Amino acid sequence: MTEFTRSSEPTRGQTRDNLRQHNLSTVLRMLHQSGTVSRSHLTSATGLNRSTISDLISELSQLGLVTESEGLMAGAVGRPSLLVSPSDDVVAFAVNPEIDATTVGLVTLSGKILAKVRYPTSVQPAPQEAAEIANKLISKMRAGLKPGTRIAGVGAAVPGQIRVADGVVRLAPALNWVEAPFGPLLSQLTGLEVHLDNDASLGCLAERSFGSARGAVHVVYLFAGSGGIGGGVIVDGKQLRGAAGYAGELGHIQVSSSGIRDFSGLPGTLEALVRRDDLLEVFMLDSATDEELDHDIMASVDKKAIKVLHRQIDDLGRALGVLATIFNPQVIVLAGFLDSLLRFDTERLLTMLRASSLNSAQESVVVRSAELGSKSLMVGAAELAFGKLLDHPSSVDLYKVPVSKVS
Amino acid sequence: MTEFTRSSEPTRGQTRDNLRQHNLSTVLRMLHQSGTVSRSHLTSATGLNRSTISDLISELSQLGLVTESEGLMAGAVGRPSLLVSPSDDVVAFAVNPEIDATTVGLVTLSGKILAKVRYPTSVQPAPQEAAEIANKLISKMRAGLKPGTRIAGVGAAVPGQIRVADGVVRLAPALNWVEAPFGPLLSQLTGLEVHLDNDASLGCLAERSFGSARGAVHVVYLFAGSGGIGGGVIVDGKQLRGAAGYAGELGHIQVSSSGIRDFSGLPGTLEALVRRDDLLEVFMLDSATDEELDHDIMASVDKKAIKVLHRQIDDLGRALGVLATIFNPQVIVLAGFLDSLLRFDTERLLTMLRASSLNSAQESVVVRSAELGSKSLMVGAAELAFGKLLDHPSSVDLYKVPVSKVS
DNA sequence: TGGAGTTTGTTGTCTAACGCAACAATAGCG
DNA sequence: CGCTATTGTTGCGTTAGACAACAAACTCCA
Repeated sequence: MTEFTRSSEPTRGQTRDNLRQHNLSTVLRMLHQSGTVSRSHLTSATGLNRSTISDLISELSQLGLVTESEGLMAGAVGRPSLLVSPSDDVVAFAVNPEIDATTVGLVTLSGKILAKVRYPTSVQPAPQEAAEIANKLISKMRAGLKPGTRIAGVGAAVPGQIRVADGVVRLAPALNWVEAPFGPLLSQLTGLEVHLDNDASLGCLAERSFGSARGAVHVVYLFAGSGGIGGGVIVDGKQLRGAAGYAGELGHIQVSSSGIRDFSGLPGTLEALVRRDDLLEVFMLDSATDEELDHDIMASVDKKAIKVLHRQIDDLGRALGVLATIFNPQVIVLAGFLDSLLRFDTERLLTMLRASSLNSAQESVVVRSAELGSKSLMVGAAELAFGKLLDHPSSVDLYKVPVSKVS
Repeated sequence: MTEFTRSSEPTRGQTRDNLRQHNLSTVLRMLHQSGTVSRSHLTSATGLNRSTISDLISELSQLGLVTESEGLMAGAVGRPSLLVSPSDDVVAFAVNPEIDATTVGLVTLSGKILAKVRYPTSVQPAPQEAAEIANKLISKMRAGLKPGTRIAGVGAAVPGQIRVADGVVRLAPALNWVEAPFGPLLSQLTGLEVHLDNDASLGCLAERSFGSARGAVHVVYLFAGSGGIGGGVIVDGKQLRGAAGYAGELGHIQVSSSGIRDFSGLPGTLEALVRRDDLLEVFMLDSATDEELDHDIMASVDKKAIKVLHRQIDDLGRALGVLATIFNPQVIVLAGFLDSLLRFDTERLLTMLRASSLNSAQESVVVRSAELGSKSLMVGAAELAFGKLLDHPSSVDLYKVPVSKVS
């Protein structure tokens, strides 16, 4: 009988170092997600002693990850608590190769997007090209960073199936990439650590940390764009990744016996039935931005259009029902034009959801629009890059921008 | 905007007490799952220091949870390592109310089933009746326990949707229970702590700990009996529970546009399409044990029977494809007559699975028969009862069987 | 405006828990 | 029987979090 290899560190014992790392990580994560927080709030939220929090923060401060300020809190009784903020001098790069452009962003530890550049390409870029474009954009941004700024790494959101362990893109139909070692390529060019993940998974992460699923620990996320439908799931606060990191491909679940195939060749899947192209066709558009399409959907009066919309809403509702039954999430977040479908006829979608899921699983679930929009991928990818730092604040060496030689 | 309540303890800081508990728990879990293990193996598996392991074991030993023996290890060089075993004097009761009987088992911390009694009922028992039957059986077994034996509690495997938090059975179609507080009822009668969960979830837990998915951290489990199809999922080594504990109802996922409804009224679901009754009908059986049905399936030659089998295998394969895509598990375990379907035509099932899932998600997955059979529910329910003890070995007070007054 | 009450930051001390190193115990091997 | 290898034991050192006492800084109220 095969022995199963256990992912990551399974049932290891914990040492005191781990304890310290865990607490540093907990504090840093809170700051990362909430922005500025008072020390007293940290003590009550973590359950740790005041003096311990003090110690942890002074260590994080020495590491240059947080800064303290004597903030002006509202008039509460007692000595005012010091405010702690994540440092703005710690940044990560976010990369998003797409069918018609490659985008690079610069994001701070506090979640601010300092810069975002979109580099259009006439055709789908090959992996090597995309890496070179990304590196060029990153280099430019690096040149503009002030000395002393530290770089946590690069996170890339790729529309396809990613082997997370080594950053290989197994299959990205929209980009026409197969077995492309995009992570290693980009890492070699930039000299930075590069992490890859599926774009929708990262969108999910972003919505959980900073968007409409903020603070939730059981999240199902669906994103639809021109490249099909992607998904992300948060279980117990952590990303669902599965054995090799391919889990959460929610666009490819079969919801019908229909023979229509999706971009990956599977029949009757959500992605095969709820297609952006069908909507474009019915609105007689050649191409459209998400905003334009959303406008047309919300303004639909044409019977034919409404029929298509209703069919898509029904199929989407069935899929949501399945997902609600499987995951029993607190919130389902819809992004891309799926959000337009939700807002076009919320009642219809919810009715369908209720009809295709168990009563108990559906009673607590909330269906919501994504909040972050186009920021989502940048934030999510940066989240990926920050991951290691957030997990092990004191044992990560960040690249530090040197003082420039020419002044 | 609603704030989401975070399940259990979310991002709390860890104290030294937690550290100790974690390490005690890690060691005890290893012993619980592997039976007898040498001390040297524990040190290498946990990564902790020899002296620390020594300390941990002496504490567990003082708590009466483990025993040490100078075992006879094979002729290895060096001083032979002491063997550590989970105590046989720590037990839990397992309860399983079913449509035609209520079963109670007595299980040791080491996973041995000391006793198992099935109490048949002519009709579906009401919650109160079932609790009384279970209590009666438990009382008898308690009377036979030798003084000093400690009881971790009661775990119950119920075929339905359970609100884990308070032990209420929300809906159990097979038993015709609705909103039945079975947990509290049984707890009051026995005076012991009672934990409830869905039967299939517990079967999954059992297979992971002691069966064909032993050691795996990403598991999908499907169980089919006369009451329909249930499922369980292990994600990252932990049970998938979702926001309220209803997650993992894999029998109720829609895989077809068919209008046939399942026991919960949902159309086109796995449970609606892969029905035990259809098989009984085709084999012209009124009722049958799993073994009899299995025998008939494996010996099928009748064209009509084979057609039904093929259809069911195809539907099952499609569902497995969806689940493989969603969870990217290491192993899928099939129990009940689903296992018969697997063995009847493995190739057909795997072909269907491959056709309905993404390449990358399917490449590492293994489909296996369940190993534990009828033991599975007893072991799984006991696992549930032991959970608290395994998580916090030193801070759980067990009920201790007193010295009997009459000798 | 100043004292009471309240909350928070700081500091020194205590303690629990793990690592380490030295030594003893026990096996195989020649 | 001595050599080597591995393991259990023991005492000591270190570290990180808890605790308590005190100082600091604010609100509130007279």
